[in-house]
Amino acid sequence: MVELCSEGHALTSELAQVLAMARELEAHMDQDSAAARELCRALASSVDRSIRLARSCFPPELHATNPAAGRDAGFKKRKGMAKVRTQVRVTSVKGGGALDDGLSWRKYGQKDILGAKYPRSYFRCTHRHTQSCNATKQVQRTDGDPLLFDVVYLGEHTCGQAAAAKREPQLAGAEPVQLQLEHAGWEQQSSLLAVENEGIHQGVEPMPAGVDSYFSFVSPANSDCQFSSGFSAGSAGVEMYYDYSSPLEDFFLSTPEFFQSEIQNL
DNA sequence: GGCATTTGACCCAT
DNA sequence: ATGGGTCAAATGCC
Repeated sequence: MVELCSEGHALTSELAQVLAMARELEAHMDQDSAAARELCRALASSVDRSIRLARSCFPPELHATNPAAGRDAGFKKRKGMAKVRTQVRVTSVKGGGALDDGLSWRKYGQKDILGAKYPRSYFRCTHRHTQSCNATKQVQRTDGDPLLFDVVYLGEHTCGQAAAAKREPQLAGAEPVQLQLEHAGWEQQSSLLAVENEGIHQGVEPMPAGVDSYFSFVSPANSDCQFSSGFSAGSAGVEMYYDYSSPLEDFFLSTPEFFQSEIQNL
């Protein structure tokens, strides 16, 4: 019997869901095109999650058949490269302005990315030199929706503003005014994305019907927590993926009963 | 003048 | 050789 990591359970669930939706889609063929379209969308979303889960389940070396996989997963090693990588997908409800996450960043580069419609911008902490803060972030518009941004935080804030940001009820990268969770009529300001003063805050809440039934959590970008998983609020909205090196056990064990059964049933 | 942004060049991993 | 990440000079803004 092969032991699956929790992402493995989620992955098998995703694939089972894909199968179920495919069968349902087949049944809808030539009957209800609107329902079929909706199922196609759900299928695409589920496949996308499955791919991400598969990547998080297997160590980078197992991706060797795909040279790009290591880079995609943020494991590309470079001299001085930060270890902690946090990816956040955010919606700019202000319509494309610079994403303000409460921390001060200085842009140091912009690059056209192969196959991407929009260039990627590179930011580093303003206090890089004065306080030796090595935190960086990369911001890129998603191809599909110009109001959606993929933000990748690399490294930890060691400057003074990190502590200040920690005291604020917001996640680095998820400034409440500008960010919004949105999915099928469910809109919620990102109060869900709260960070407690100390340690990890797990934003584990049941989601409304129709929203992906994953657990959600938030971790401060500069915390020492080490786990790996993700949460998705649909194809639009906020997705967060944390790539860390240690097991999920602590997180899983402290997950409320509702979600434990939910996850185990996956 | 000081600081931030832009952008071409360079470095490094693959 | 190529693509992605960073550097640093030039430029702009306050």
